[in-house]
Parts: sequence; C-alpha cells; structure tokens
Amino acid sequence: MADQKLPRREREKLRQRQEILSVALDLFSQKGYHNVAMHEVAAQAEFAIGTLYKFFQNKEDLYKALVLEECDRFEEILQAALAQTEDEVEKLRHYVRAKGQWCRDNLPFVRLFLAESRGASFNIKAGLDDELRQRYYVFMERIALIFERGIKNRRFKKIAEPYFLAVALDSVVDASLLLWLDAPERHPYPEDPEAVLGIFFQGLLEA
Amino acid sequence: MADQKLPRREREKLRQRQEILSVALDLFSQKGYHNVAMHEVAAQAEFAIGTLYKFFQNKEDLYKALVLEECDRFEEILQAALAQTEDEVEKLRHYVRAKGQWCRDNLPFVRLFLAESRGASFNIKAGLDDELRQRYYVFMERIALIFERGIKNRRFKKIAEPYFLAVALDSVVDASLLLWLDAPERHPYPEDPEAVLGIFFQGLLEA
DNA sequence: TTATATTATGAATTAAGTGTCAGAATATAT
DNA sequence: ATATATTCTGACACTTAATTCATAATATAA
Repeated sequence: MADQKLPRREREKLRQRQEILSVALDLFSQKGYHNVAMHEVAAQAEFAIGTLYKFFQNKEDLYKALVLEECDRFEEILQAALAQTEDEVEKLRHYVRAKGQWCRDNLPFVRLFLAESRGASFNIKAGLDDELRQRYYVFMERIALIFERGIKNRRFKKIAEPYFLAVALDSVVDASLLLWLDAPERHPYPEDPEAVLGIFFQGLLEA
Repeated sequence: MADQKLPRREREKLRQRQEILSVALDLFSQKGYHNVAMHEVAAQAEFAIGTLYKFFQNKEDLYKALVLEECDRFEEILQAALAQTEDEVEKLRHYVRAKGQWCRDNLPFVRLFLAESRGASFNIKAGLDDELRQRYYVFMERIALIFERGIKNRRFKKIAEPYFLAVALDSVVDASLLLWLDAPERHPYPEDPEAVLGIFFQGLLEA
C-alpha cells in the first residue's frame, strides 16, 4: 500500500473510508443488507449520514465497494497459495487449506456473502452478481489447469472434465466449510485438507 | 388431494390461493422478493390488494407458504426416487437424476431459491431459514444412510464419513446444475448421473 | 324479491429509509 | 488574526411500499 506517500489529509480520508466499510461489513453481516439503514452505519461509525455520501454515491455503491475490495484480498491469497509449489497434488492441498483459513479469518464477510451474494434480490441491476460470477469462472479456470496438467502428467486419471473437477472440488470445500459454520460442535473445522481431497483422490467403489 | 370433497366455494378459494402463489413465484423469481410489491402481485393475479391479505397475513407469510409448499413437493419426489430400488448405487443414481429433473421442471423456483434462500437479508427473524436448514439436514441423513449401508455391504470403501459423503455428493450435484443454469450452451444439462457420480466412484489418483 | 351475510375492493394511512442541502465547524493560506 | 476554502452535519423533503378498513359488490337465505 502506498498509503504513506499520500498527504496527511488523504491518508486520514482513507482511514475514515476503511472505518465506514468495516462498520458496514459488521452490520450487513449481522442483519442483512436490507435491514441496515444508512443512518445506522453512520451512527455506528460516528459520522453524519451526509459524510457517508461523501465517500459513496449511495448505499449500493458502498456495498459494492465492500464486496469487491474483500474479494480482491481473497483472490490474492488464493493466488499466493497456488504459487507456493509446482506439484499438482500439493497445489490442491494449498488451495483447500488457504480457502479454509481465509474463511476462518473473515467470518463476517463469509456470512454476508452467503446471505447476499447470489442475491438477485437487489443485484439484478447492480451487475455485481455478474462481475463476481465472472471472477469465479476465471478462478475456476486456474484450478482446472491444475487438473489438466495433472492428467497430462499421468498423475491423475481423467475421471471428469478438468473444469468440472475444479467446480466440484470447490463446491465440496464450500460444503465442508458450511457444515462447520452451521454446527461447529458437530462438524469441527476441517484442518486437514485431506478430509475433502480424499473424496476426489480415492474412489468410492470397491474394485 | 381431497379438493373434490370440499364445497364449491372452498374449492374456488383454494384455486385462487394457488393462482396468487403461482403469480408470486413468477414475479419473485424474476425480480427478487424485495423488488416485488404486493400491488404487483395483486395486479398480475387480477385481485385487489386487500384480497391478498385475506389469504396471507402479510408479504412474508406469502413467501413462506410459497417456499414451504414447493419444498414439500420436492421432498416427496426425492423420497419416491429413493424408494424405487434397494441397491445403493442405483439409489444414488435415482437421486441424482430425480433432483436434476425436478430442477429442470421448476426453474423459476430454483432461481428464487438460489437468490433468496440463504437470505439472512430478511429471514433472520422469519425463521424460515432454520426450518429449511433443518429439513435439509434430515434429508442428508437419509442419503448418508445409503452410504453407510453401502460401506457395511462392502460395496463402498469408507473414503469419508457417510454424512459428509452425502453433503459432498449433494453439493456436486448442485454445482453441476448451477453450471448448466448459468451457461446452458457451454454446460449442457447433465442427463447422465454418471457425470457426477463418476467423481465419487472412481478415484482421481493414478495407482 | 328483499334482507342479511360474506367477500372483494382500492384509496388512504402509516412506516421506513434514502439522499439533499443550507449552514456550522474546521482547516489552510495570507 | 482574518479571510477563504474545505469538509462535516443532521433536520427534513421525498419516495416507495406494506397494510388497513370503510364501502361496494356479490352471494345466500328467507
């Protein structure tokens, strides 16, 4: 971050912006986008409403900024995890572990995302949905590439299309994290990525 | 349905109720719950607003009725599919096929569900979310039982806990249907349940 | 046919929440 | 210290949409 290079005033502003986003994330994730009034965000962040409108054109704009900036960070972390090794199996392990870790570190956002992300409810015009879906597809292509290379290498059998394998793996990771989120006492956090990957690596059918 | 036993007036009422629910489903699935006004539902269904409030206490109540009744039908169909055979592998095939078929037959509801179901946005107090989650868990237990029996039978290797296998399978089915929904030209409808089940049945790793 | 009961109607009420803007507060420049 | 520019403030205007209820329409009974 080049924050330090900016004049004091600008840095101050950035901090305020972050503060607003952070408060908004908390409130949205607790009560849902539609049940949070701009007044509430303002009050909680200790600004006047008018000030929020200095930073964000409107409520939707605030929400978009929140989601997109959070997703940027998420993607960076996953990229970094994938870059750690060349080995296909290891890449998958890193991916699963990093995704889990990030979710653990960003619970409020995860909750918000689960609650609102698919939300045609107010995103239909916003186009945020499309942007996120697009990003998701692009990322899945990356994971698909790992499977593809693994298949070329003869490390993997081609039990399905690489892209479908990617989406399937990702959705099982989500499912395992969701179980943990919903009932941590019954489904402890899946520390070991093998719990998920085992399903893909080993076949279910007895020979 | 015992509709025929009811006096004419009552049957008429039931039909009206269905009509309202059907219109509401269409509108909600197209524009999202929050972007549909009761006025719109009334207009589309050719009733006065007041009439809607004869049938449903309020908007949320209407939505709940819609979702719960639709889910009832869904569950019935899946139950029926599972009851068709005793063979574990066949049961899984029937399940995957029936779920896909139902989704195909109920696209508007599927869209609505994807858009709103997780929605803490307005369900937090409604408790609908909890009810649906509960039902989901109960249903997953049923699928888990299939895996459990298969493991006991030595038809399946125990590559993971039965319950987790159930949730994983279900989430991969969802993922494959979602791909089709989002981009039917690129990801054709998965007619053959083996496309999904193959991932579970065969292992990915080369021996 | 007339009286009575039931049901449907939609204008009016109420509530909630977004976004504006004139003026207050604060910062910067001279 | 004063003038000027910038930023912050929050009361309020305005919109939107849920719900109510007095009245009209319709059905049923006598």
